[in-house]
Amino acid sequence: MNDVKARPEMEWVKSGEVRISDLAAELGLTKGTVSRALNGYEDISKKTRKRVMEAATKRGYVPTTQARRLAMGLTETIGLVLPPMPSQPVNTFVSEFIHSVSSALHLHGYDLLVHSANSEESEVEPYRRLVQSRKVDGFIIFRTHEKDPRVNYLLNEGFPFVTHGRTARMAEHDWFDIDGEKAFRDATSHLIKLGHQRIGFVGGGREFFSAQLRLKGFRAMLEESCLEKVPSLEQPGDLTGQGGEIAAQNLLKQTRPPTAILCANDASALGVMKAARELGFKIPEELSVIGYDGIALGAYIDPPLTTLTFSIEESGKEMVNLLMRRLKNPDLPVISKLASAILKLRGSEGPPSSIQNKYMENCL
Amino acid sequence: MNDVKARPEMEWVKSGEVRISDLAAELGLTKGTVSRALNGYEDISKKTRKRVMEAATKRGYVPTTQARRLAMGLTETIGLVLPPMPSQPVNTFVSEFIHSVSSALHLHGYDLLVHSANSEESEVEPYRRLVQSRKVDGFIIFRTHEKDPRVNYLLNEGFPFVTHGRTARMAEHDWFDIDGEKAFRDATSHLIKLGHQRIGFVGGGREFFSAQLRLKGFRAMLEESCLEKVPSLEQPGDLTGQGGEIAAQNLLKQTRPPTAILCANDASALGVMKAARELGFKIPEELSVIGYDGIALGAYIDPPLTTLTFSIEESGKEMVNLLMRRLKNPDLPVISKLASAILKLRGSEGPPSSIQNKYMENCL
DNA sequence: AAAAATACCGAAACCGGTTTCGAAATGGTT
DNA sequence: AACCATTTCGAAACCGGTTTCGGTATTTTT
Repeated sequence: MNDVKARPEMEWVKSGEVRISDLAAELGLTKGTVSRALNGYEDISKKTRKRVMEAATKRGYVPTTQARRLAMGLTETIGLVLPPMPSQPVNTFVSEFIHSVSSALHLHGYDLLVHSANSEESEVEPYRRLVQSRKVDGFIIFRTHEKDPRVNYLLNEGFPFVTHGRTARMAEHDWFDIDGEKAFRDATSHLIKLGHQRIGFVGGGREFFSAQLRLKGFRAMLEESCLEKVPSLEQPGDLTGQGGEIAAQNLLKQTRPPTAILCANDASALGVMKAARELGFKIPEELSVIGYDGIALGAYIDPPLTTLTFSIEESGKEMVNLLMRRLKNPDLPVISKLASAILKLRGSEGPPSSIQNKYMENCL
Repeated sequence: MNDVKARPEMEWVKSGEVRISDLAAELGLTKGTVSRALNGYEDISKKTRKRVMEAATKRGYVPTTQARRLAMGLTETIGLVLPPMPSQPVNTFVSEFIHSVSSALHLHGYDLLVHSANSEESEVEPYRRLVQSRKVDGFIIFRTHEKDPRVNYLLNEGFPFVTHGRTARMAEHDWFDIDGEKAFRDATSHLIKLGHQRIGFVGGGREFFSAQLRLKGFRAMLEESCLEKVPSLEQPGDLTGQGGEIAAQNLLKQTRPPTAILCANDASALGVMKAARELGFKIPEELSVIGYDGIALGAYIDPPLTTLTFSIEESGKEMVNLLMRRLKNPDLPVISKLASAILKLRGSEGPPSSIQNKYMENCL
C-alpha cells in the first residue's frame, strides 16, 4: 500500500488543473461515481464518499462551471443591462445597486452578468441577445418605463425577470418599487405644513414611470390640501443637474415664483440650488428645496440637501429574492413589493419668509 | 418537391429553442458540417454554406454560449470584483467604469462578470473562487494597493489581468494608470503661482498606491518651488467626505492655517469645504480647495469645485485593450499606459487674501 | 440456505457545441 | 479511360461535467 503512495507525485498543481476524470482515475472510480459522491447522492457508501471528498480537497478539485452548467441546463447567471450613460452621471445608485444585487445573487450561487447598452440600437436588443445566446437565466431590470419594451419582450418570451419600478403591465410580472407617490405626498405635506402655498415641481422625464408617480403624489397632496394646481409650477426635468437648472430658471423667473421646489431626484435638486443661487434666492429662507435619492454628497453642500431616501441595499436583496423564487417555480403567481422612502431633513427646507395661511382655512 | 414543403411545420419557435442538431437534421447534414459552415471553414461548398446560413437565420438559430465555450475551452468572460462598499459611496466612478469596461469588452465578444467582495473574508478570496471554478479568463482590477495581495495571487497563478493603478510589482503585470503625481504637481504649481505659500494636503488612505503618488507629486512641487515642507500640513484622509471634514478641521484650527488645501479626491474636498464653511472660512477668498476625480456634481455646488479630471471612458477602453492583447498572447512582454489628468478650473481656488512672496525670491 | 431486498458502483447517454481525420465525390490530366 | 488532386462532407472524438439505468455484492428475510 505504501509503495503505491510512495511514488513521486506532484506536490501541488495550479488551480483548476484537476479534472473530475483525473480524480476518478486516481481513485479507481468512474467520473459518474465521483460526481455523485461529491453531490451528496444517497447511493454512495460512506467510505467512498469520504475517500472522494478527501481526494478532492487534497488535490484542490473544483468543478468547471461551464461544464456543470451545460450538463444541468442552466446558466446560474442573471443579466443586468446598464442603460446608456448620460453625459453627466447623476448619482451613485447604479454602483450601489450592482453591488447589492451581486452580493445577494452570490448567496444563491448565481453570478451577475453586466451588459451595457449603447444608445444607437434598440433598448431590447441587448436583452434579445442575452436570451438567444442563453447566457442568463433571468434579468434584473431597473428604471422602468410605463410602456416598457424590455418588459414586453421578456413577457412575450416567457423569460424570468424582476423590475425595479412598476410598469403598465405590472400585474403580469414581479416587481419591486419604492412608493414614490407616497414619498412625494409626504414631502409635499411637509412643505405645506411649513406654510408653503406655491410649490414648484421638477419632473424626471416622462419616460420613467416612477417620475410620473412622484408627480401624482405631489398633485394629490396639493388637492388634498385644497391648494390650486398651477400648471406653470410643474416643470419637466431629465434627472440631471442641467435639467434642474433650466427648470429652476423657468420657475423662479415667474412673476410669482414658488417658495419651495420639489425635485424628482437629487441631481436635479443640485441644479435647482445652483440656479437659485445665481438668481439671488437664499436657501432655505427664500426657497426650500427637496430632492429624492439620498445621495451622500447631499450632506456636504450648503445648505445640506433635504431628500427622500431609501435603502438600495434592501432593494437589491428583495429583487433577488423575488427573482430566485420565480426561477425555482416559474408558475407561481406574480408578486410585488412596495417599500417606502423616508424624508431625511437636512436643512434645505424651512418655512417661507412670509407665511400666508389664507387658503389653508378653506380646506375642510 | 412542393409536397414535402407543404406539410405543416412550426411557423415560429421561441428564441433559443433551435439546436444545431435540429438544423442539421432539417438540412440533412451532420452538426459538424453545420458548425463549420456557420464558422467560415473553407471546406464547405458555397452552396451548402448558403443553405445553412439561410436555414439558420430563418429558424433563428443562435449557438448556445455555454456549449460553445466549453468546447472551445474558454469563458470569454472577464471578472471585475467590487470592493466592499463604503458606507457613503463617494462618487460615480464605479458605475461609469463598469459601463465603459463592459461596452469595450462587448466589442471583443467578451462578457463582464461582476462579483462583490464582502468585508469579512480575505480580499483575494473572490479572485480565487473565480479562478478555480474557471468562470473567467482574466480580471480587471482597480484601486490597487502598493503591495496588492490580489496582484500577488494572480501573478503567482499566472492568470491574466490588468490593473487600474500601479503596484510594487508593476514591472510584472500590465497596468493602466492616471499620472497622479504629475496631476498633483500641476495642481500644486497652480496654487503656488496664485501666490499660496502654505498649502495643505488631504491624503487618501495609505493603502492605495495612487494616493501615495499624489502626495509625492505634491511634495515634489513644493520642494521645486523652495517651499518648506510642513508635516502638520499633510493630513491623512480616507477618500470620504467625513475624512475630509476631520482633516480640514486639523488643518484649519492650526495657528497658521493653510491658504489652500489639495485633496486626494472630490469627496474629501466636499468634506473640506463643509468644515471650512463651519469654521468661517470663505472659499475661495480665504481658502482655496482643489479636488480630484472630476465628479459631475462638483459643478453644482457653491463655489463649483476645481478638480483634476480624466476620462473614465478612456480608462476602461485602454484597460480592455491591454487585457485582450494579453489573452491573445500570454507571453508578450508587459506593457503599461499612463494617462494624464487635467486641471478643471471651476472656481473653488483663487489667490490668497494676502500675498506674501518673500519666499518666492529665494528660489533659483 | 435459498430467495428477495438493498446498497453500491460502473457503463453509457447526455448537455450542445467544436474540431480533427478520413472517405467519398468531383474535377482535371494525360 | 485510368489516375491523381481537390473539393466537400460524414463520422467520431472531445470539452467536463450530470444523471439514468442496470448489474453485482452484500445484506436481509423466510
